[in-house]
Amino acid sequence: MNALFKALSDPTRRKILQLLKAQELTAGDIAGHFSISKPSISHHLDLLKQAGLVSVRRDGQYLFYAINTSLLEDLMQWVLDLKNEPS
Amino acid sequence: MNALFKALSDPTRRKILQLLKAQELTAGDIAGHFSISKPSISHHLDLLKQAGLVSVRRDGQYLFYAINTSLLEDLMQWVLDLKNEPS
DNA sequence: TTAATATTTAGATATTTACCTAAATATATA
DNA sequence: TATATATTTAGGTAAATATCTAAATATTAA
Repeated sequence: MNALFKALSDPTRRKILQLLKAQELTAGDIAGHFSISKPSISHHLDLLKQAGLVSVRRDGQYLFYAINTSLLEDLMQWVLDLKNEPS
Repeated sequence: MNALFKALSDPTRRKILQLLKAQELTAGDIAGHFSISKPSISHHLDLLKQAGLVSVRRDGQYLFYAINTSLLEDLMQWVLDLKNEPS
């Protein structure tokens, strides 16, 4: 749970997730949406991956990143519990 | 939204919110649940307050902290939106 | 009004985080 | 195989964060 919250605590990483909401993207595509270096984006992607929020698959030279929403269920549950509304 | 995620990114602050879920507590009561100094807890409480996640009221020498769950609605909405399930 | 209690603010330090450039790795193509 | 493209890894720096102790503030009670 800590890795999840840490991953979501950075605005760049949250924006990456928003981008991946629509479709999977290559690391380069993702980097193209930001004004920071590719290695920095790569680092953010790694943190998202470690947190379980994204998955990766290689297709040739490209690495495609996709959002993994299953952990968001846990987050929803955490929030509901805090609101004293366990589902 | 950033202050909210930043506030939730620390395990101590998340635990404070869990404590406040049941009832409001004084700063000292809260500090009693942790092995870190009172000034550190005070700092965490300040961040939670700035994020809008807790409110404070003074009663004599005591400062009572209470959870404010209204922002958790925004968080829920953010998660639902990321899951492509806008309510 | 002096002393005690509750808590925060200030200032310093150690750790973590975000970022950069340069180098390395993996794959594709000429 | 040699070169180009896509991406990560490594190494370093600057800024942000978490923590501490000491001092300040607010309130209560003797």
